[in-house]
Amino acid sequence: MPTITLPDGSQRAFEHPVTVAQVAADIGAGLAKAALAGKVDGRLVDTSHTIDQDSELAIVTERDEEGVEIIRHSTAHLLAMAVKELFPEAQVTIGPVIGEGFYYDFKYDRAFTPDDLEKIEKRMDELAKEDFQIERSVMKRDEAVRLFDKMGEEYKVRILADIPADEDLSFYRQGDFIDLCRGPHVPSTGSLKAFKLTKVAGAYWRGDTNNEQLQRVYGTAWPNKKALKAYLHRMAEAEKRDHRKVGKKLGLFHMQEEAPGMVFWHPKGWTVYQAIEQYLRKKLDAQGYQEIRTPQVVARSLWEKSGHWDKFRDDMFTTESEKYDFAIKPMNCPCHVQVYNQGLKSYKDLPLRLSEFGSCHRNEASGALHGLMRVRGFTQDDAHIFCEEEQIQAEVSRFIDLLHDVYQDFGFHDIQYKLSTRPAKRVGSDESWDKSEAALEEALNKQGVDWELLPGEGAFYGPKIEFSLKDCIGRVWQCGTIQVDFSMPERLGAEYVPRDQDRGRQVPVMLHRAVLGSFERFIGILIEEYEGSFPLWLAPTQISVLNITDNQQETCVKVAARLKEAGFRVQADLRNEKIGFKIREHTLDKVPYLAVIGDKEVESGQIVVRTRKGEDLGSMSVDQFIALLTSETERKGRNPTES
RNA sequence: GCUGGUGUAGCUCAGUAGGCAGAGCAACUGACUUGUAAUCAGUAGGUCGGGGGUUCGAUUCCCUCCACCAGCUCCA
Repeated sequence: MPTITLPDGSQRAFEHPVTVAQVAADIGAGLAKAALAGKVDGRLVDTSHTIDQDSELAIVTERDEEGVEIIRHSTAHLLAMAVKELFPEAQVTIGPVIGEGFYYDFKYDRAFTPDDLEKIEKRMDELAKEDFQIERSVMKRDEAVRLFDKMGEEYKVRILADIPADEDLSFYRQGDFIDLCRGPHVPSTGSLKAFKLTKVAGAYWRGDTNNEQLQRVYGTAWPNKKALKAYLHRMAEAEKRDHRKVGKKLGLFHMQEEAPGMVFWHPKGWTVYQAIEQYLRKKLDAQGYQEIRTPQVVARSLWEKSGHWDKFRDDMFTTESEKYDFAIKPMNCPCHVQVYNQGLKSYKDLPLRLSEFGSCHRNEASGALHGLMRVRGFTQDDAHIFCEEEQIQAEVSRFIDLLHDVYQDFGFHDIQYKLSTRPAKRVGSDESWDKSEAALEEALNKQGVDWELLPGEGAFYGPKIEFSLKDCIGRVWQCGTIQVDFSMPERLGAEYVPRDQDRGRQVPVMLHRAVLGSFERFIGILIEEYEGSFPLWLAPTQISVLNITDNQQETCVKVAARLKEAGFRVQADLRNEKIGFKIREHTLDKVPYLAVIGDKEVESGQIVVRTRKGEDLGSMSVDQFIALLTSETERKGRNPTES
């Protein structure tokens, strides 16, 4: 005789066990129609689920995030059903929900074409309209293996083989299509009203390159057509922010065939780059880092000692001279240890923080390259902190503070934090891993941020924290990082004399850390974040001074010179063009401020200021303008209210 | 690296069922001296990504390589 407690605290008593759907109907006809699933004592279930004891129940509808996820999941099944009808030889594998959509992987002897996709989508539409009931059933594993084996679904059989034999498994049937699935699903395919297949791609079975490649079909699904349309519009808008497009339009940089994965920085892009580098140099100096510079081309012997030659030889650019092999450095750390090793260090020198804007080259797989985000030649804002084990946590905390400070100056707030812990193959004692994982975790917790744990994802030499940002279409890119390293200092012979001399020389712990990661990637993200409208402190050109006619040339040149003297990046546009034309050009060029000078301004000694957003700030003196520019520059990417 | 797609003027893109390669913007020249998002007219611009093949003839068809795009894998 279950009593059901609803989210608003109200209770309903039933004489007999009831299904979620029945409870929904008992509450109201509208809700009964809208019900996609139920949440019983926090567990998601189908609307057909029977409740036989006192429970808390929430009816899940398309208005819940969970409801939308269920729609996406059921749409993935609908996709598989359509594919099995149109291409009976195709085998189903897995079809999970991702981000704002879903995908389903199929084994098929050829790739699906864009035409196929259209056909599949059309069939999905028809199947949805037929409104098949989606029915859940339970089977023992061995029974399920027999069923799928008979159906010729090898991959499902393989998935089943990994599940303990005595476990009950749930299956969902809609029409003739049946799939192994945890569920829950919408009650019938009629609930799937707005979806679109977006792309096909190859994907490896179980994500392993040694396995066969499957056909992955991606799609997106929404509760209604309006939401779907809004999503597609949002994606189209987001693509306009693509740093490759914006970078070309604004003339920031280019890349070309002869140097794949390498950047040609143009004057304007390099101005942004330099503004960032100089800013960061000051920040690092204030934090007690000492900047160094190490060689780009280093003999094989050092990479053998560091272990990179063994592990990453194929990913390094190598060269040879007078019978010696060299590698163009893929990272800076071995060189930094060489600097550390010059002169005997004592515990009093620790923590020792060596930084370098280090130019690195990695021979990334051609398919991995992606604009500025994934390149072969890049510069890291790299530094290595040599310290004692007890100092790890303080250094990590200090680093995260610095990273937050910097990210705020750039206007980034949406940061993803990930902590990766010990992998199966690793160096260093368990005790050291215990301590340093705890230190990283503690540092994250102290910041009060949400972070994700990635067990086993750490490097072989130590655990790490990654700080990631999103690009315009939501792809996540790792930027900052801090990694503990128990291995390299020892391999490369770093040591120090501890306070207690009797212990003999000790090996310091090394922390690898980067705030931006690579300048290239960070600037790529920055371009997308601002759609090329850099905040004043970063804008390649900060002010354009525009004359109305030739009469004001001289004044314009003088005003531009004064602004330049005050430390701003100015250009005077004295071309014989209409003012509207010039304003359009400089606005499209995303110059933050336009100073216009006509006869009236020459006479009054003032300028008229307009922003790239089209705001008219009216006339003011050059001094007033400089004051305005100065305060905005100092604020950097922070809102006026942020400290 | 793998799967699929794409590559035409500086940029954005048309086009050729195999027969002299097109537009807009930009560039250049000239006129216009202009008050807040495009003044007008003219000129020039191409080995149709590279190489090979089929053909009387290839930008178009075939092969191959390269680069780029999406995803997968990888990311010290």
